Formats: sequence, C-alpha cells, structure tokens
Amino acid sequence: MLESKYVAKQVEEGKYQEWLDRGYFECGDMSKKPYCIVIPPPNVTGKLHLGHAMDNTIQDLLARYNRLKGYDVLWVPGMDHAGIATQAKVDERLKKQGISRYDLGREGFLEKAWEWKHEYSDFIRSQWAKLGNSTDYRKERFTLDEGLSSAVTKVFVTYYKEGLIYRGKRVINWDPEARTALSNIEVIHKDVEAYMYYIRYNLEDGSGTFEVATTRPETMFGDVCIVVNPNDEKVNHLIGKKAINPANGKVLPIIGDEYIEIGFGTGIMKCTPAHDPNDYQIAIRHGLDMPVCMNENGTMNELCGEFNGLDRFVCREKLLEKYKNEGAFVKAEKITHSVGHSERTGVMIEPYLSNQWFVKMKPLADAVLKAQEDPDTRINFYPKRFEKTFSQWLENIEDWCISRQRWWGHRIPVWYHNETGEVYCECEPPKDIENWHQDEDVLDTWFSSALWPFTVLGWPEDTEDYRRYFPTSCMVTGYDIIFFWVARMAFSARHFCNDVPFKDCLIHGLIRDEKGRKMSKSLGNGIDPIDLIDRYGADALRLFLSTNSTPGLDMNYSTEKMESGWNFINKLWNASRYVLMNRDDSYEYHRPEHLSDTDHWILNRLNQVIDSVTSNLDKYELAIAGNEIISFVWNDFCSMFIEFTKSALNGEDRELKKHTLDTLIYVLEAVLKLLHPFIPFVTEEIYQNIHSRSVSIMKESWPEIFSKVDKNKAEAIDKLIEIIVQSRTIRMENNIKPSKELHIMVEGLDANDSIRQILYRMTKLNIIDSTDEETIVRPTTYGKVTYIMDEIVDKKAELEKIEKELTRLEAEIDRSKKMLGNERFVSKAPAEKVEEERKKLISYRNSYETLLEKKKELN
RNA sequence: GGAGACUUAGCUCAGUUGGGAGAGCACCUGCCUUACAAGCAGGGGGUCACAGGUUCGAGCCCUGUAGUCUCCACCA
Repeated sequence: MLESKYVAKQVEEGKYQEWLDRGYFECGDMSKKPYCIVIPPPNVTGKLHLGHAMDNTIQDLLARYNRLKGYDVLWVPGMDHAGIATQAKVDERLKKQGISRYDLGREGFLEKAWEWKHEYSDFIRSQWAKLGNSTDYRKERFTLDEGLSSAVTKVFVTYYKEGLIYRGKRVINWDPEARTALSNIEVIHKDVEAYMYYIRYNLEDGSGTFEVATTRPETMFGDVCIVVNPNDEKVNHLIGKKAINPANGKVLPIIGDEYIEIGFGTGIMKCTPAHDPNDYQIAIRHGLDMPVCMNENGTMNELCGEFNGLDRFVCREKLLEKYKNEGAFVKAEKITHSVGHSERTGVMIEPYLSNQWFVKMKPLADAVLKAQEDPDTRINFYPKRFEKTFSQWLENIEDWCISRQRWWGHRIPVWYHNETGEVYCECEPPKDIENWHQDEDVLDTWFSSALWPFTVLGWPEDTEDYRRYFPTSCMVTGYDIIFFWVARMAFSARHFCNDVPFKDCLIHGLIRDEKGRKMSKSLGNGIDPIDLIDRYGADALRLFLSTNSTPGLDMNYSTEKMESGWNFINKLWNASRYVLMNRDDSYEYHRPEHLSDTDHWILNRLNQVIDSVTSNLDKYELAIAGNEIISFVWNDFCSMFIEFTKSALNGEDRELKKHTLDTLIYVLEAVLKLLHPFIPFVTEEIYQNIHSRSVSIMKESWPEIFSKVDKNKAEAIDKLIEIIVQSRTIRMENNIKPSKELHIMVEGLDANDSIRQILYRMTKLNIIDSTDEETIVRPTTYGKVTYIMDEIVDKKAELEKIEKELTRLEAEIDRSKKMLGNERFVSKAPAEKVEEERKKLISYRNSYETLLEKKKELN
C-alpha cells in the first residue's frame, strides 16, 4: 500500500541501484532491433548543470521509450577530457597550493590532471544516477582512454598521409592567458568600448606628415609598411615614399594594396603581418617580413626596446604617453567595436603568427554537404531549420587549427629528427626514438569529440558493437554546439565510416533563469539540478524539463512549473492509492472483459491518448506527448473515471467491483507505461506496488490499443459528461448545494440504469419523464436538458442569460448559414468539414429553438 | 553585412500538416465530497505585434513594417 503522500525521496531511494543491479540498462538482446544513443560527453571540469540535466533527461526519455517499444537500447555514457578547460582548472588548483605546472613538469602535471579527472568523474556519475540516466556503464568511455587515444592517433595519421592535415605558420587566435592557439569558433566576439588612436607619421624625406588610425598602437613594433589603396586619389601619391615608424624610428615603405577601404579612417593603414590576419595576407602578397613583437604571455618582446617585458595593455598606455610627449599623438576617438575573446579564459585574443597544425576542411565539408542532399545518406535534423545552420557553416568553413600548446590532451603523433629535422608521422613512435623528439603540442579537445559516436563503439577495431549500433539512432544536443561538435562528427564519420554518425539529430535550446537570462557564474544565477532533485525529486525535475519547451527554443527555469510538475506526480500518486486501496486480498487481476459503459469510455480515451503520444514521441514532440498524458490522467482518469467507479467500488455487487478494478488497473498501468520515460522512479514504485518488488516496469512493453471498445457506448458517456458539467454550473449559478437532489429531463440520451446511477452519484441528479414545476432549460450539443427547480431563483437573471445566449447563437447561425450558403465552401472544402458545419448549424438551431421557447414561457 | 528565432489571457508559455484559440500560475465564487486542500467544483479574462496578400476559410502560408533576441562574418 502506498503512503498517504508522495514523498519523492522515499520513492527514488535505492531504485537506481536496483535497476543497475538487475542489469536493466544493459544492451545486447540480439533478438531485438538495435537503438543507440551516445551521450554528449560532459567535461570533467566540474558538476553538471541544469542544461546537462535537460539534455540527459531527453536522452533517457528516448532510451526508456524505445526500450518499452521493444528495441535493444544502448545508451553509451562517457566524459570529455576538455583539454583547455580542465587544464585551467588544474592550474588553478595548483596555484592555490602555490605550485605552477612548470614546477611539476609535463608528467607530474598530467598525474595531477588525472587525479582531478577521477574526482570529477565520480561526481558526475553520482549526478547521472540521481537523474536516473539509463546508460550502460559497461560501455562507458573517456576521450583520453586508451582506445579512444589510439583512434585519435589513427585519424591524425590518416589525415596527414592524405594531405588533409598540414603544419604551417599562420596568424591564429592566440590566448595569452592560456598561452595556446585556439580555433576560430573558440573565439567569442564581443562589442567593447575602445579608442581609435590617430597617430602622426613623418615622411622620411621630411616632405610632410600623415595620420594613421589604430586601435592597437602597441603592435606598431611589428609594423613592416604603410598601405594605401592605389585608387585612392587623396593618398595614393604616398606610394613609393617612406615613413618613420614613431614607435621605433624604423623606416617603413609605403605601398599600395586594394584591400584598403577608401574612405575608412584616414585611408592610410599600418601593416602588422604577425598580429593581424588581414595584414598577414597583405604581407604574403607583397613578400614582406613578419616580425612578431609579443611574447606568448601577451607581454612585449625584445623588438619593443624600452617596452620589452611590459604587458600589451600597459605598453599601449606608455607608448601613447610617449607619442603625446613627442607630438605624434593626434587624437583618441571613442568607438565601439567587436573584439575577440577567449571562450575559456575570457581574455582578449591576440592574433599571432605561429607554427600550428591545421585540418584542411574544404574536401571534408563538401562530402557532408553532398551526403545531405540524399535522403539515404543525410542526417535528419529536428527541428529542420538547424540543418541550414549546419550546412551554411560547412559551406563557409575555413581550415581548422587543431594544435594546442597544452599538456592535457592527445599529443600530436609527429616526431622530428633531432639532426635532420625530418618529420615522422605514424601510429607507432619511431624505432630509434632517442634520435627523435615528439611535437610538444596536443590536439584540440574537439578533435577527439568529433570521433565520439564511432570510437565509443570500438572503431577503428571492427567490433560487434560498432557493427551493431553504428550509425547511432539519435544525437541529442544543444544548438550552441552545432559547429563545435555536430558538424565535426558529421565530417569525421563521413570520412572514416562513410556514413552518418547518427540518423537523427535532435537539437534543443538552452535553459535560462526565471528572468530569461543565461545562467552564468558571474551572474550567480545558476541552478544546481541536485538541489532541485533534493527538493522536488528527480521525476518532478524531469517532467519539468521535458514538458515545458518547444524543440529548439530556449526555456526559462520556473519554480511555478517545477511545482505544478510535482503536483501532477502527487495526483498520479493519489489516483494510484485510490486504485490500490480498493483492492482486497481476494482480488485477482484480469484483463478487462466485462466492460461497463464508462469502461468503454475511458478505454476509448486511452486509445486516443496512446495513439497521439506514440506519434508525438516518434516525432520528438516530447512536450506535446507529455502534456497529453498529464491531461488525460488529470481530467479523464481522475476527475471523471475514478469518480465514475466510486459507486461500483462502494457497492455490494462483487462482480461489478472486480470488473471495475480490472479496468482501473488496466488504465493505470497503461498510464504508468506511457509516463515511465518521463518519470521513471515514481512509475516504477507504483508499478511494483501493483505487482511486486520483484518485477519492474522497465521490463514491460509500450501500451497497445485496446481493441474491444464500443464507440457508441463511449459516446453516450461523452453526452453524460456534458450534463454533469452543465448541471454543476446550474447549481453554482442558482446557489444550489451539491448535496441537494435535483430532477432533470433529458433529450437525446438513452438513460439506462447505469447512466442514471452515475448521474446520481456524480451530481445528485434524478432523471424523470415529466413535470409541471418551474424549470430551467439548457441546450446541449445533442438535446435539451430541463432542470426542475423548487422555484426560479432569479427570473430576471435567467432571462438575461437566455437573452445573451440567444444573441450568441444568432450570430453563430448566421455565420454557419453564410458558410454553407457559400458555394465555393461547399464544393471546395473537404466533405467532412462541410458535414461538421451542417451538424453545427442543426445543433445551433435546436439550441436556439429550445431557448426561445423557454424565453416565451418566462415572459 | 549574412542567417535564424520570437511577439497569443495579468505573468510564463503551448498551439505538430490552414477548418473559429489552450495550459500552468495569478484572480473571483462555492466546497475539509471517505485518492489527493500542494485538492475539488464553477467562473471571469485574448482585434493571436501591425499592415497588406493568397484562400471558401489564416494564430498557422506569402510580402512588408515595428520591437525583442540569438548565431555567423567583420575595416585599420
């Protein structure tokens, strides 16, 4: 028997362990069709946040749904080493202990990093358990584990040999804080207020001066020339002359290049090839030097004379001071412009010339774009519009900088010969290893994530799992990592597996705080899912996360909605209590067979719900599906059907009681199964209370349509419900207590004994044949109901109501007549719609007649 | 500059292929009815941002306008 109140903690306690112990999350039933999801591996940088909870809830929902539907489900868990992010965390921890990673050296540091990894992966696993994730832990992977690492090496070497990976000096995005290169998408452009400084240059021959505008005067130490547009009449006379760099007194040639936009700034630009990607291009075109004037940590280097060693921003201020003293400073103009910041450390990115590794993207991207054109080889995005985001990015893709100057990650499998400098790139290190040194860099963390869907299944080995579960069925992830991850998985799988990594890609939005702001550490508005689970239970959290958003759109956290989720579970709990407490020891469950009219009605409704829920879940319309079940449970099952059953369950007829219980349990069980993917813990608890602790709802199958439903009988109950609801309004309007008996006359309803009984039980209504007393009359969609009153409580009010309703009906009849009189409607609209409208008109007319008659009588 | 999303009840949001708008919360009224007062029953409240168009019919499709937001690109 269930406790009198739903207490999430009690319900959820121990369930997860039980499922684990019984091996319910384990895949491998070869008699079933495979269904596979791989988890987007969370970073081992910290705890999971509410966004992870949503992402995981959706996946668990799909996993449990498909298990019930009879698939052999594998949901692969795993985590990401998150190179830069984790290294930053470990650095931070070491810093607190007064150590720098350089004190420990590469090996020592990695030991510390693994310690961190173990600590946080344990924590993350405990969070997964609280959420109820039904992942198969036998298959858990880590992006830095042995198998995945050798896969990464193989991929690198293969690309390299195919000419798709190359090393070269380029201006890349440099993070001076983390001291590493970053790819383009790891740079966040933010509008910041800054100054445009106008600096005066002298021509070398003393023939005059000109002004150059710059936002980064400190880079002037890396300038190699001055550039103007040769077509710019105002300034092209300078071409061929020479100018003096006010920063260091060096002579700068003035050249022409059409890159310069005429009319922008002063029309004269300084060129710093090593610190600006556009300037770099100019330098290539003109064969210029590319001096680097900064150190890796963002301080100025020896090229900068007295400024050597100063931070780039300090240097900027000091240099400007110098210009002011020397008369080179013209003015500073306040501007707002967009500046790149490191996604990880937040510092301003420094475009920086350095030697890095790149993946040549064009051929890889093109292969995916081509595959997207064919329904058989494409990834299906849900919602569809995200495919556009995805393919537009691939269409405009640039080469991917994959080397990172870090220690925590997959080290680049390239060795250089100590003497000859020869490059060696193979899966195995060179045999005479003492003559070689390995590239110091590691790979971008996304390089290994890109391989995740197939490497977790064992690729490049030809494993059973890979053969059975690849390509995977569905990827669930947020729109924020379509570029970082989804696109890269797509081209990696296309290149190495000649297939999609997943057939479907379900993209969800972000979860925001109650005011719609992004949750962030700086705002302190983050919500810990574990706090919510402690307060409301994992089921309530899951229900909230899965039934309150539209696919692809952001969702705001809402305490109200969390609570109403809890309320629903409590409702379900109590409905179950009702069913269970009416069961005595002699009762034995049978599939419903002797059906009452109300049984037909609820089973008919259940059929409709199963139908709709199934098709919506298949379309990933989780919220629609969930709300459909909630509404069925609350309105149809609880408010109506349970009330219907009370007379039978309280009555003396033992057979009737048994049959009623059969239906109650049948419907309740179906509901539990429908809800299990959403709220696994409480549905299991109730299920086990119905049966026994030794069984599990996880071993059940998805509900099917109950075939023996008599729709006519179901329809009769629909009519009955119309009277019940209507009579309640009549009582409220006329101040008649619910307990007071009323007599009514009905039309269009076959009032058999059971109907009479229900009517009485629900609303204390007795059906009689005729009366001379005062009455209130109300139309229904199918006939007239006459309520017999001791007296008309308020004749005037009643007349007003009738008048109002008559006016409304007149308008409806007009509208309906107009539609049906419209030849084009009758001929063009679907026949069923026309028929529906005809029925409506008849019903309106009947209602109108009924009320008109009553109005006359009252007057 | 390019792409996309959003605008529906007091608030937060649903509304899946076009066929006369819904939920939760809030509000008003009446109820401790033996599953549930975190509940039950009833009720009020919306020119679906604006303007056109397509259609027999538009919250939904098309065009434009206004406002809000996101992503991508980016000029010193």
